[in-house]
Parts: sequence; structure tokens; C-alpha cells
Amino acid sequence: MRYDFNKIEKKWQDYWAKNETFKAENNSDKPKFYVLDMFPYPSGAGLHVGHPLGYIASDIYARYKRHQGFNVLHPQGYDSFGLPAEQYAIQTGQHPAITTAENIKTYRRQLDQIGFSFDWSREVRTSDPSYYKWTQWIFIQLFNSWYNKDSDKAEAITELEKIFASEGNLNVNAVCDDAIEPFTAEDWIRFDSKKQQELLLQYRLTYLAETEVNWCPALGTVLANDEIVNGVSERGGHPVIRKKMTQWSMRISAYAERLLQGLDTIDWTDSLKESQRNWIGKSVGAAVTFNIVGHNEVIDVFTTRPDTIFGVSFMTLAPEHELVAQITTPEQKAEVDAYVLATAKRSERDRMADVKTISGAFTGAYAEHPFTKEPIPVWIGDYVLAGYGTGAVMSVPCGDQRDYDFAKHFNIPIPNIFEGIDISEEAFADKEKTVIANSDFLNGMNYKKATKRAIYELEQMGQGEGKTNYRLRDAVFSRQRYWGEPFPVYYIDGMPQMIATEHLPIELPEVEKYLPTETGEPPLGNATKWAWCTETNTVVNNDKIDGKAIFPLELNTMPGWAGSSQYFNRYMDPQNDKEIFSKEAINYWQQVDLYIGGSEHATGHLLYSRFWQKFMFDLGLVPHDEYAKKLINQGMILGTSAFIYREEGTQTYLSLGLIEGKKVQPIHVKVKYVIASDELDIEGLKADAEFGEDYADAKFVLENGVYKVGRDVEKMSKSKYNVVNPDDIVSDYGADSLRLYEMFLGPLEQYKPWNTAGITGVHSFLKKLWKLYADDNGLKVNDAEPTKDNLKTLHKTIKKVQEDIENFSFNTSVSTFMIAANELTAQKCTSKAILEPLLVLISPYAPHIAEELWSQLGNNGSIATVPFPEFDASHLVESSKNYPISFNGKMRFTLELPLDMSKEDIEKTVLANEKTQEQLAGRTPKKVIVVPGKIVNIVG
RNA sequence: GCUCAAGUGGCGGAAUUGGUAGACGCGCUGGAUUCAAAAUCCAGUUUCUUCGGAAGUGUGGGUUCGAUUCCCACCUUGAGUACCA
Repeated sequence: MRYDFNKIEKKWQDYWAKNETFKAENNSDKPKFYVLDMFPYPSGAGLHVGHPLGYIASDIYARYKRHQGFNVLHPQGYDSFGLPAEQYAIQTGQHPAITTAENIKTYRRQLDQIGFSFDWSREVRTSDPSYYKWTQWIFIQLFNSWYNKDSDKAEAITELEKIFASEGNLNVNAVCDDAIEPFTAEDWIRFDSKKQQELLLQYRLTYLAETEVNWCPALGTVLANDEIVNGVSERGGHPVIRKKMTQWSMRISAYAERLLQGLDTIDWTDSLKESQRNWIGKSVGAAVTFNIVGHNEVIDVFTTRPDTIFGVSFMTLAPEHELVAQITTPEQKAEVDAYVLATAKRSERDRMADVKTISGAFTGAYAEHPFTKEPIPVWIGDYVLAGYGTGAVMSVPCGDQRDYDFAKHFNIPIPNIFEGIDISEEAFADKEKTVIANSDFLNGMNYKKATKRAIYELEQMGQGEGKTNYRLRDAVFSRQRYWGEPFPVYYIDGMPQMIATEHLPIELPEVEKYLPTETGEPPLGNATKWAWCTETNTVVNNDKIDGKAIFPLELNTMPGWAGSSQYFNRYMDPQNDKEIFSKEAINYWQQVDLYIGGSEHATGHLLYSRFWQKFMFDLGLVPHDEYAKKLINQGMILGTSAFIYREEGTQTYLSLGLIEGKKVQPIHVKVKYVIASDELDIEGLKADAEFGEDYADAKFVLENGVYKVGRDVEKMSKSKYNVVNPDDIVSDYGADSLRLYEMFLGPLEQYKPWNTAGITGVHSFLKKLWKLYADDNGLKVNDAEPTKDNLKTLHKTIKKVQEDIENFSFNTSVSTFMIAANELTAQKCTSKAILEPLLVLISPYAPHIAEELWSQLGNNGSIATVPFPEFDASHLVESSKNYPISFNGKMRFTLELPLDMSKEDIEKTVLANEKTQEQLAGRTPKKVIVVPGKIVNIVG
């Protein structure tokens, strides 16, 4: 019997599919466990060996939990809306749905051959109308809700309308647009419908607003901040400019505090929580109002240091601030205008890149200090951002380095309000050591006391209040793309109307071209059948639009994160056509117990999905306001690139050891032409279909008979020729080898390089394992009584593997299996009582070989739900211990002593030993430390 | 700049409440088997060494009988973020 992995793996993959081995039931007496992977975007390139890393880890955990008696939900699906399929459609005219379906097919084939225990009956695709129906449904729920700060949750907009009708908006404490006009109940009733709708829109959790967006002309779309890297688009690297557009926004800012607090209740990695905290950016301080001398307007600022208010020596407004034009004096107008113009010309990118140059202009206007009533000059400067806080700051040069630099540059006075601090060189920003001086009623106070008192005094005067500010901005939810969820929205007289949920889904229309229209409208503007008939409740041709019963539909589509923000709940009941998921399903599965995925989603998907979950919780749809109890970030698998070295200007390639002192160009070569020990397969390279010709005349200079390549660890990417395809690994070594090797590489969370050469280690382990069970003469397992050593090996393996899985330390269990196989081989173990439970231990890691041997041993059915072996400590009890004997903490030799020997006897025996005397060389030990069962340390 | 993570052989890495540093694997060296190669098996493989030993976990200090592990300062690398008032 040979270990024919290709045959075995196919056999069991077919078996699992046919028997629906991993189908999870929504009602079960078993305890539930939900293991989730971040679902993939099915790209055209297919999987490389880095992608399945997290899937293998979660699969091991899911399989382990089944052995532990849990009903495990382990689903998989596709985040299948996205830009690449659309880009491809623009280039080729092929419908993105076709490209996407093909790519999914490839993904599915690749995933299947790795042997994952997914319940494929629950697959979802975000681009499938039966799925995005519910994305549209949630959007409507958000539209129909507002955030009540008093109850601190989302509530129905119909309730808000009732409040407006009975008492106006004066007492409404809501998260809403800034500067909403106050109105009474009488006003509300008098307003026409359009006015009422406009007002309500300012309160809804998703709303239309004129927003400055990151417009990417090349892609014809708006990008989120996290889709822009270094000022260019993440995908494609195209330039991005600022542009004003009417866009849907999500009022995520309403949830800022709850998103922050919720982090303390979930077991996610600290670095991820830290990213989210930074992103939310809570700062506690005060809002302060400064009157402007000779004007009715006021300047509102936000400050985290109200304790330093007596140190204010100027104000700074963002150049874009709306007051700038009004308050600038005629004498200063020319200078201010020039500065505003110069700033507007500089792109966001330039402003960011150039943080050292100090620039600004004096407006000629003066604000009035709320306490001293002294005039304070008002400046503008581009270090103040229009988009953060109020776009204005009270500048305290002695306490803030940027204000300090600005003051120095423009010769503005720098009053010192800190006791015993020298500020002649730099500002003093240490809150802890602050003692306030020269500040009237704040003198002698520390930061905390002074802050409290300053806020109190400001409130008394009506010129300020304590305030908490968040950096988190509302999220723009419109995209000018084709391949995304259409909005369930039509417009009457410019006002958005929701389509009733019973008419969902509103399916994507067909278009001739996937580009924006000539008039600059999104791709859906190309559709000829994209109007809503309110009589038939269907999508009809645009030419029927009459403004009476038939209206235009929304032309934008939803962003990439829409479909991924609730998919984890949809998996619980994916085929439900009546509800997003049934009460029974959500009450049974509750929430995700373990979520594994990449840390690159820290402030995108992982924040937005928490926001939607909290909203769903407020609506009473889900039982938890956090959807994932525990989250682990898998690290990235990096490629090990290979280089050959061409002597400049020649066709001569030098082996790595010969390049010293020579002028050479390193050139990437495909890693598949590198065999073990970094040796280049020259014949293979020359025969390469793509690049072989380039090397027809090449001369390779060898060292010791071989050509050695240079190696470097880089991200896996096509352009670096270091991508390794799992298909090749599976066909050469098998899925079990791939699974084991990915885990064996190192800790799950860590970044680590892939090197195919190393896979022979785990592969020969599997062959060795096989040989424990069978040889050329067939099965050799028998009913022999296990020896003490056999039992010891088995039980220490059970203990270690169980601990490792529970700690997500999968790399160390692979080592443990190797040790077990090595020991049992040495012990010539053939006992079924040992070898049968060993298969259960290994089966989460290498399920195919485990299933095959399990059935060879005469068992019926799958090994998948066989109980995990029980650890019995009695097999590990020892009677003696090989004590390390150390001198001043350094181990010098070991000594076998009985474990029941007393401390005194150990000391005597050790001191009497001749090796001890040798070590001491005549010295008398000062002290002897004996830790029974652990160590002996002799000091002296 | 700030925040977080990580620095251990030629390489990936192990050492779970402080107690034998380098498990396991790759690679390398030697040997067996083979006409030869692959595969397989056996032995060795941190460094230095006067072969008795000695040093050693990024650097420098500290706590301790004993530190890869705890504390302080610093250096390096990676990730995220940034004129955030």
C-alpha cells in the first residue's frame, strides 16, 4: 500500500461533497460554534499560496470543534462586486457578471482541492440579486432611522416626525447635520412636503449631502480615504483630486462613542483595536466662542486645552473658513486673497508632503478674549484644516509647538502661562507637569483642575462648553461605478424616495458601456431601462418618465463595503427570501465565535460592519451589538524572489558567488526554476515559454558546477515572479502537505517567507506516518497491547496538540506530530489503541490521509465528528527526573534522581557527586538552590 | 513625529506561571543503498576552543540563586497613522 495522495485526496473530497459532511444545521442539541473567514474577492489571477493561510487555520479550528462535539458553522462565499471586473468590462465589453462567475469557478476549484470543511450550501455572493436584496433592505432601514442621543440608539424616523408635529425640533437631541434651523410644531405642520423631507434628510442615518469627495478621473469614481495610498488610488495608482458632489453618506459618526466603547468588550488584537481607536480619534476638551471686534459673527473653536486659554495670543482660521472673506480688512485683502488662492492651488498631497514650511496671512481683524477682553489678531494658515473640528483654532504658542512655530515665524508674542517653565526654545505640552500661571482665576492650578474651572467659567458666560470631538467622519456611500449594488431609490422633484421593501431586489440594469456618460453621470446613466413606475412597481424604460407616476432611479451604486457589512449574519440563513435571517437562526448562532482575516481591513470593513451590527442591534434584529467575539489577523506569506546577475552590457550571467566587484544587474527569474539550495535550473529557464528566448544567447558562469541565484524576501506579486500557485503544490505534494506546511512556516499572525524547498519536510513526515500504518504487504496495525512508551507518546501528543489548537499555535502542533511519528516509528508501534486515536489528532490538519487510514482501519463513515481523544495524565507520570545541575545559573551537567527524593537528599547527593567537586574546584558553595522536579543551582 | 508589533544558528522557527537556549523542519557535511540518479535510511551540524572547557537570544544597564522570558534606556526592521487643535 502506497501513499497515493492525489488519489486519496480526490476520493475524500468527493465523499465530503456527496455526503454533505460539513453541512451545519440551524437547530441542534449540540452547542454551536461559528468559525468565519473574511470572504475573498474573486480576482482573475486566482489563489496564490499566501491566500489560504487564514482559511487553513480556521479550517483546523472548525474541524477540531467538530471533534469536540460542536455544531460548527463554517461558511464561505464571495465579495464579488468590485472594480477589477468592471475595469475588465470597460476594456473588453464582457459583462462583469460573466467575468465574476468565471473567476468564482476558479476559486472554488482551488479551494476545493485544499480540502476545506466549508458548508457550501450556505455560499453567498454579494453580487447575487438574492443577496443584495438584503443589502438594499438594510439601506432602507438606515434611511428610515435617526439617532436619538437621549436613548443613545437608532429609532424610527416616523417617531421623529411625531415629535416634530407635536413640539418641533427644539428639544430633539439627535445626531444630525450641523446648523439645522430651529422650528416649532406649527412651523412643521405649515411646511410643505418637500421642505419636511429636506429637514428629515438631515436626521436620517443615511442621507444625501453635498460632500467634497476624492474624485479619481481615470477610474471615473469616488474613492474612500482608505482607498487612496500616498495621494493616488490604491487600485491602479491614478491621481486623485477634490471635487464637490451630491452623495449618499452614512452617519457612522453617531456611533463613534459606542464603536469606541465596544472595543473593550471584544477579544480582538490590540493593534487592531488601537487602529480603530486612532481612526475614531476621540478628543475631550471644550468648544469656545470668540467674539469678533466690530462684527456680529463669532469664531467657534475646539480646544483640548481650555486650561491654557490665557495663553492665547492669536487665532488661526483655515484659509477655506467661511468667515475669512467677511472679516478681512481692506488693507489686508490683497495679501489674504493671494494666500487663499495659493493654498487652493496646492493639492492636498502637496500640503501633506510639505509640513515644515510655515505660511499664513493676517486678516486685519481682531477677536476678543472671553476673559481679558483683550483684542487677539486673527490669522489664516494652512496648518489649520477646514475639515477637522470647526476649522479654526485658538492659538496658544507657549503650549503647542505648531502655534509656537507660527508665532515665531510671524513675530507674534508668546506669553508664558506656565509656572517655572522656560519657553524660549520650544513650546511646553506636558499636561502632567503643568502648573498654570499669569491666568487670573486659574493661577496655581494643574491641568485637570484648570480645565474644569475654565469650562465652568465659559459656561457661566455662555461662551463655551465642555465638548468631545471625534475624528471619525461620516462615510460616503455613493460610488460612480457599474459593478455594485444599485440603490433602491428614485427621485421625485429631486427628493429621494425609497422603494418599498417588498419590491426588492432592484436589479442592476444592462448598459451598453461601463464608463461614465458623456455628461459625466455614472455608468448607470447609460441604461435605457432605469426608471421606476410607482403604479406597477417595476423598473421601466427611461422614456416613460413623466414626473407623475414614473420617476428616474438613482444612478450611483453602493461601495465595496456595503455587501460585506452584514454577510456574517446572512450565512446563518442564506436562502431566506422573507427575512434577512430568521429569528430562530440568529438566536441559535448568535454571533461569530472566531473570525480570521487580514489586518488590512482594520479601519474599513471591520469598522463599518461593527457600525451596521450596532444599528441592527438597535432595531432589535440581532442579539449582540458586536458580531465577532474573537478576531485573529493572519500574517502575510511573502515570496522569496530569485535573482540572476547580468554583467552590465553583456549576455553573461554570473553566479551569486562571482559578482563581487563586478558591475551587474540583478534580474528577477521565476522561482519555479530554482531547485533546492538556490540552484538555477538553466535548461528550464531557457525552455520557458514566456522568457526562454531572452536567454538563447546567454552565457551562465557557474561556481562549483552550478549557478547559484540571489534571494530576497518580497511581497508575492506577479511582477516579481515569486508567486507560487497552490495548484502546483497540491499536484506535487498533496493538499495535506500544503496545509501542514503553511502552518509549519511559523506563528499564524506573523509575516513569513514561503520557500517551496522546505515542503519536503512535512511531505516526508506524511509518508512516515503512512508507513506506521501500512507497508508493501498492506495494513500492519494490530490489536497488540500498547506499551508504556506508546501510551506516553500518544498522551503527551494529545495534551500538546489540544493546547496548541486552543492557543492558535498551529506551527508547534505540526512539530509535535513529527515527534510523535518519529517516536512511534522508533518504538515499532503497531497497536491500534495508539494509532487509531492518533488519526483523530491529525485529522484537522491533514484530513485526507486521516480519513483514508481511518477507513483502512475498518471504520465506517467520516472521521470528521469522531470525539477528540481524552488526555490521561497518568501515562505521563515519571518516577525520576534528569535534573539539570547548574553552577551560578549555568547548566553544567545532568543527574538522574528519583522524583520523590527530598530537598535535603538531593542537595547531599549532588554535592557528593564527583562532577560537582570538579566544577567547584575546591571552592565551598555559598548556597544551594533545589527546586524539586525542576533544577539544582549551586552558587559559589 | 505618534501608535502597535517584532529582533534567537546559513534559513523558517521552538522554549505555555523566570528553571537544561536552539525542539521540529529546511539547507549543509559524511556514510549506507544504487551502474548512476531520485527516493529511503544512519550519523553530525550555534560560535570559539589549548578538546579540559568557555561564550552566546539586537545594544547597554538593572532585579534575581537563576532572565530569550520581568524592569529602564537605546538601536534596527515591519505595519498603521499624521499639520487632528
